[in-house]
Amino acid sequence: MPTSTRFAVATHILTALAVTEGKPLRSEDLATSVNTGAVVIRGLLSRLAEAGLTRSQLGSGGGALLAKAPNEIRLLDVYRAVEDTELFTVHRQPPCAECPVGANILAAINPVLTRAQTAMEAELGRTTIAEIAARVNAAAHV
Amino acid sequence: MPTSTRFAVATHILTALAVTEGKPLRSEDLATSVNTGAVVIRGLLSRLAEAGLTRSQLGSGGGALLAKAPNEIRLLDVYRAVEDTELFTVHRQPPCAECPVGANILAAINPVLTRAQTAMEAELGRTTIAEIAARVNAAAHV
DNA sequence: TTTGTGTGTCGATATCACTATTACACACAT
DNA sequence: ATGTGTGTAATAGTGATATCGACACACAAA
Repeated sequence: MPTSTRFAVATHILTALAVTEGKPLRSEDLATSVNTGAVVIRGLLSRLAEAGLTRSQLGSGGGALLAKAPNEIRLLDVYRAVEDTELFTVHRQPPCAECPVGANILAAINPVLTRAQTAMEAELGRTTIAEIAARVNAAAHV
Repeated sequence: MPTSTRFAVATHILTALAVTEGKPLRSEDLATSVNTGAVVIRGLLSRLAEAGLTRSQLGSGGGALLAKAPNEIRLLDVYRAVEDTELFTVHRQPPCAECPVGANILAAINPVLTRAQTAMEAELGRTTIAEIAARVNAAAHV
């Protein structure tokens, strides 16, 4: 049950904005760095802006900017901004309601799945874009 | 991204086998309870048998059986047996190797993703099929 | 005010993983 | 020997995602 590439790409975007410290980056520039189309970037920027993580400078010399300090953007915020499917998917078609197991299995496993997702999200909440940017800077500075 | 229902269905299968305590269940019976085709069940049973969680009784009156005690099967074992994609997918096409960010972003975020996945798996390791079966029994016993 | 630039969004196409279904050879129990 | 059930292959269908081209709108600069 994989996540989409949106989370990884969105983190890439925010990290790039953090590394270039306040200089607006065009969606086309970001697309080059990510190696994808500009439309993909714009779609993600739209979600990130809606979540209050980025803003856009229109007109010539414009581009995307961070709306918050890098150390105030947790990876969990990014995850929630761009990922919309549940981590665990259950039965596509509801199981047999007459069977003892089918009628109760979903209620029985849901608490466990919720706990597992919460544990994962808690871990994502411990890292910020600032830390990722620092790691990228250190690696690129060699 | 088409997320897989395999984990939920496999848990359903094992719970059903645990609830019926040693009586072989045919893949067709399990398919009815899950509300899917028998081939889907067989495919999952094949993976579960390979992981040492189930075994099959051939011939008339046969079917699937648990190969271990329900309290020795953790949900983590089920997850690993049937789910083969990574939890987090990164860039589909590798990012620009010339850009400072593109060249280092994957190495920078990988440790975080690994920690998040580990936290999720640790949570799945705390629950066994026996507990799920008990919860289903309690709900069905009303 | 005019011009240029970049965003934001729509629609169509391609791609991938997963599910569903049919079919059939093989193994075991009675 | 017969019937039953498993295991696997092949195929088709589905849903989410990614990719590409195009265009209206907003802002900045001259």
